[in-house]
Order: sequence, then C-alpha cells, then structure tokens
Amino acid sequence: MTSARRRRTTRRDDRLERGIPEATIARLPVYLRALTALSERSVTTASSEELASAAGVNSAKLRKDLSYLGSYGTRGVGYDVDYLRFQIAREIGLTQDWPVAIVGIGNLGHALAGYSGFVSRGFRVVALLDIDPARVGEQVAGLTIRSYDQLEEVVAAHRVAIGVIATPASAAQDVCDRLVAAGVTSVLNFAPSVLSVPAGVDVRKVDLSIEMQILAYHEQRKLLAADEALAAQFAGSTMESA
Amino acid sequence: MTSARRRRTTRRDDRLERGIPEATIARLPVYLRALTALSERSVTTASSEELASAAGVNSAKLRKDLSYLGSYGTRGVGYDVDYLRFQIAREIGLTQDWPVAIVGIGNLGHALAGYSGFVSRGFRVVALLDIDPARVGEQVAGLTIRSYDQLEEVVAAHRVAIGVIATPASAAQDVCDRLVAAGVTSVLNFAPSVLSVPAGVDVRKVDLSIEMQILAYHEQRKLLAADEALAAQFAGSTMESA
DNA sequence: TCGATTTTGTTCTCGCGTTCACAAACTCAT
DNA sequence: ATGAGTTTGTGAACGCGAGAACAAAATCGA
Repeated sequence: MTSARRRRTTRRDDRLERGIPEATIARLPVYLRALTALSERSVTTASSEELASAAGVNSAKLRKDLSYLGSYGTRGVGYDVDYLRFQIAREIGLTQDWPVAIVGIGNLGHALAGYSGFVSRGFRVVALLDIDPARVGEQVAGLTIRSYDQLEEVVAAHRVAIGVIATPASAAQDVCDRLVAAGVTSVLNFAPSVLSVPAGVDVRKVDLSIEMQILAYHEQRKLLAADEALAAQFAGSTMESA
Repeated sequence: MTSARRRRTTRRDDRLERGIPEATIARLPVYLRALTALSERSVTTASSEELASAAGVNSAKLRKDLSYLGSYGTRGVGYDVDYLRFQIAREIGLTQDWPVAIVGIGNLGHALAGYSGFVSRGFRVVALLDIDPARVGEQVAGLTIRSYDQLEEVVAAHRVAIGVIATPASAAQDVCDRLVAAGVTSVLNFAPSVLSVPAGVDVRKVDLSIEMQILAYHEQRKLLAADEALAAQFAGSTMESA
C-alpha cells in the first residue's frame, strides 16, 4: 500500500510532507500581496523578475520559494498572476475562514480590531475581550467588547484557533494560559513578554519597540562612522602640520 | 599612529569595527527587557542560564551574543544585572535621545503615539503628522496633530533621524521619499508596501497580517496532520477487515 | 519543422548563524 | 593555600538559507 501511494514522488509531494522552509513561509504573504497588487492593475502574467522586484526580493530566491509549492510557472512565459495567487493563498491556508479573538482592547487592540489587512485575508475577528468592566459593552469595529470571564465560552462557541494578545506584559502569560486551555493552538503576542506554551502550540511575537531599537543601533553606527571619518581627517591634518 | 591605536586588538574592538551580527542585534532588545525585569525584582546577578530562560533563548546563544559586546560576565558567578543592562543599552544606542516622527495618525498611528515601550527606551515622539485636515489640530498622547505639509519643517527642527510610517499602503512611498529628502535616515514601515530608498537609509517593516498568515499556515498543517492520522487509522482498519 | 529566444526549475557552492563542548577563570569552603 | 564546584567565553562542527549558474521547457518567427 505504501508503494502504491508513493508511486510518483514529485518535489511538491516531498515538500508537503517534509514542510516548506520557515524562511519561505514568511515570504509567501509578501508575494501574495505583490500578486494582488498586479491583479488589481489587470496584469495577467508576470515573470519571476517582475514579481521579485514588486516583492522586493531577488528573483532566484523567488523562483526557489515558489518551486517548493509546485511548478506553477510556464518556462518562457512566466507566472499566471491569478492562478499563482490562488495557489499561494491555498498553501498558506487563506482560502478558509479563521476565527480570531483579540484579548486586551487598549489602543493597540483597537487598531487590530479595525485592521483591514485581517478581514481581507480570511481572518475574521469574532470576539474582543477586556478585563476592564468599564470597557465591556463598548462597540469597537462593529463588535461589542465582552468580559474576560467569557474567554472560554467565546473560544469554544466560535472554534477560535488563533488568539491575539494585546494586553500589558504582566497579564500576557495568564491570558495565554487561558487561551491555550480553552483550545487555541496559535497565539500572536503583541505584549512585550516571553510566553511559555505546551508543545503543539505556536507563538509568534510582534514587538514594536524591538524594531525601533534595531534602527537606533544602525543609526548610532552611522553617527559613529561619521565621527570617525571626521576624526581621521583631523588627525591627518595635524600629522601633516606636525 | 595606526599601530599605536591598535596596540591591543581585543575581540570587542574587532566587533565594533566589523559590526555585530544582525541576528544578535535583533536579540539584544530582548535581553535588555529580561534584564530590566530582573532588576525590578531586585535581582543583582544572573547566570547565562537564568538570563537565557528569561529571554526565551538557548544559553549558549546568549553567551555568544554577549561576547560580541565584550567580556562583561564573571566566570563562576554570572553577569551583574545592572551593569550588563547599561552596556547593552549603550551598545544599541538607547543611552541617547532619539526624536521620532509618526506619519499617518489612524488607529495604528494613535496606538503608536501612545505606546509606552517607546518613551521608556529613549525614543521621544516629537511630531504626529496627518494629511487629513479634519484631524489636524487634534490632541493625541499629549501632542497636537500637525499638517503633512509641515513634514520637512518638523524633521529639520527636531533633527528627526527615525520616521514611522503608519499610513495606507498607497501613500507610503510618497511619505518615505519626503522623509528621506528631509533628512531621515531610518524608517519604520507599518504600511503593507515595499519601500525603495537610497543607499544609507535603513528600512524595517512590521506587517501585522504577515505574522497572522504564518500562524494560519501552521494551523492548517496541524489540521492536515490530524486528518491524515485519521485517514491512516481508517485505511488501516479497512485493510484489516478486507 | 526548426532554430533562436525567453524564462522557469534545480543543482551547486558559499557564508552565516546555531549549537556543542571544553578550557580558562573565578568563588567558596575547609 | 588548595581543591572542588561553577560559569563564562570561544573554537569547531553542523545545518540552513542565499545566490549564482545552468539545463530543461516553452514560445515565436521563418
């Protein structure tokens, strides 16, 4: 039976079983965005070179990435924009509906609840939860904020698989534990804290200030480099006069 | 002169000249956060093992990362929390003040303007800019929203080196061009678009929906894996009965 | 039908980052 | 003072991802 099932082992089969490299997965949404933009401009076909420049990557990398999904291009022609778009969307899982719950409706939670990038990609915010009784009942982005106590109820009722944490750091681990216990298996964490979760649960962290700090480091290096160049120039002139 | 300056070439000197690996830079803010948390709990000393678990990384990696900065630990003891904290902050450039301008004060811009993680790390939001005349003049997080027209003026007046783009994708490149022309050399982009900038300008992108899509991919794989396990079980039982 | 041209899919090589493992260096108890 | 016990800092091995380069496959014109 095993041999019958594996009679034709293509690269695609291989990759679906062994998994697509994480680095590739992280770029697929970018390609998807580029394809959507092209499609909106009524472009029907695009070469790897065109797509790559639209996505801001190297064309060899793009072709290799796409080859993990299968052979969806035509040599001598390029890729059919809409067809490839669908294939990538299917691969990521955007052709199905993902109910999402957001916990912590402060400034950031507010912004996330109204973020159009979610809705347009198969994500559906089904619940907003906050611990502050003063906020419960408030309308945000067409939803009513519910009590934190109803977390388990909401997760079960909507079969929520993805939870978003937008609380202060101090509350994040508790929220995470309750989400996981209620059945959530993927967590997107905006709180600046390290979460520990059981095996089988995925956590991704978005830290707004970390990105800023990385920029600060490079910015500082630019200043230092400019200083050194100036100092070297000055040292050179004193050497000459000495 | 060159030999006099380089009489003692330590690893630290090397790394400061050749630069610290990007992957390490990206983790330094995480270590910083962990150290701050320890300091607040009045912990004065921490081993690489303790620090690593607080930061959610492997201890060998943490030690190697820290070794790029210099030898700030004591063998047999560990790291002095406050001392190491200061060294990392200095390395990243957080001991100085970074004026920041935010362009696009929608939901997300609002959240960013009020984000405490910025202020507490040497970042100072000095200006909020929006193109919508209806919003200009509004008070957000203690600042008055100013007109997009004043961008150049504001950047020059406050010597803004870091610009944050929180506009829709369609406006992002234009905003970026104007920021760069005005003197900004680091851009943090929250808009879902690929920005092109001249050499010497750093861009970092934060895309809220990409992280979500990566989670969706893994979530889908979990479902597929569960399906396959079920199918295999079923196939096994039919084989037996056949 | 055939050759020229274009563009994909894949192989190969190289470099970076992660991890292991251990010597060097420090503390502490006796 | 010395040995036992810790913990850092780093050399070495390894694995993954990036990019170059090319063979395979498709189109198109004659």
